Amino acid sequence: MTNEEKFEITDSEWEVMRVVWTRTKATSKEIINVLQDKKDWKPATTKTFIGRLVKKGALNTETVGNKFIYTAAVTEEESLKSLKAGLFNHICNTAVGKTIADLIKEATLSHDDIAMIEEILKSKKKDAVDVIVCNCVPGQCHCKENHNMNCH
Amino acid sequence: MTNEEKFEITDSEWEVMRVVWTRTKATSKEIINVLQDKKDWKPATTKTFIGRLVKKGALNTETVGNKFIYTAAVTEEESLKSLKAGLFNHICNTAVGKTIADLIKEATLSHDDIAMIEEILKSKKKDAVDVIVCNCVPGQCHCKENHNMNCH
DNA sequence: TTAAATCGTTTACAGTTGTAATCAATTCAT
DNA sequence: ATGAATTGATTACAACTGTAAACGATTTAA
Repeated sequence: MTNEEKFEITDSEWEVMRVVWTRTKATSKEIINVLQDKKDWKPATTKTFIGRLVKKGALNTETVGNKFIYTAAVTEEESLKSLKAGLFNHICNTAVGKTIADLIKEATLSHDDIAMIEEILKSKKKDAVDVIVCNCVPGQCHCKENHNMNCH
Repeated sequence: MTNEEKFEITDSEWEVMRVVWTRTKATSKEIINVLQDKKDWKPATTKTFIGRLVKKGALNTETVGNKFIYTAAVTEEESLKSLKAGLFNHICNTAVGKTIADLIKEATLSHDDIAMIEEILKSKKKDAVDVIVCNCVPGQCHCKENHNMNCH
């Protein structure tokens, strides 16, 4: 039924998911080993996060003997979407462009990256708008401040 | 001095900060009014967040009579930095370009936005690198998978 | 001047998150 | 076959978050 249960993945849980996404299939021992190195977590700590991810449906389990093989029930792309939303939920629609620009300014990019982004930008011109409509409530951004209906 | 006390601002606290950033100065009543509309918060709820922000040093207070006028002790730009980091902390360095591209794909942008981003991109070419070095631990991205030292 | 309203502070409380020890069942090694 | 190791499950617990009522001081209105 593909029921769209929405669950959030916490920062720590992301660490676990990244291991599973990378390997496609992983045992708890593999996950524990990676994160023992990276995060200095005791095995029990990693086990807790694995357990929580299984409970919330982010990881599937295949039983093999007495142990499990874990696979991801959500894709990385899908999960990234929430992360990205987290960023833009806090700013005015009209500030999205500038925020992306800032992101680029602060990023280390390869020539290929830049070429790719330029490509995307070019294709974006087709559906670009003239004025972006502010989505904020009055009092939380300057757009709705007084009689001036234009943003910034 | 200027001791760089680092504190995190939660989602709910952001709602309060946005009001203060917008008005520069705000009374609790103003903040409460805005958020009563937007978030359906009881005045007591907003008061809690104001109190926590003052305690953690994100808001300054000026006493005027028996009440306070609140001003921001951190800029929006500064706070945005944490938000942005939150996004990129979860992905491989080598995937930053693609993630920015995805952000652009999904965003609604104006012609001006696109022009601005193009400008930034152009200036980025100067310090663009040929290959981005992966910063992940082995097991959390494909870069470090086997003998192949190149990413993706 | 006294009752009502307002404002900041204190207290409350459940749910989430980070961190981990312990336990019970099973499997592996001797 | 029996002791050791491993694995998933249960329990623990403090800090952080979201949500809010209650309280005490003070100011304003009647």
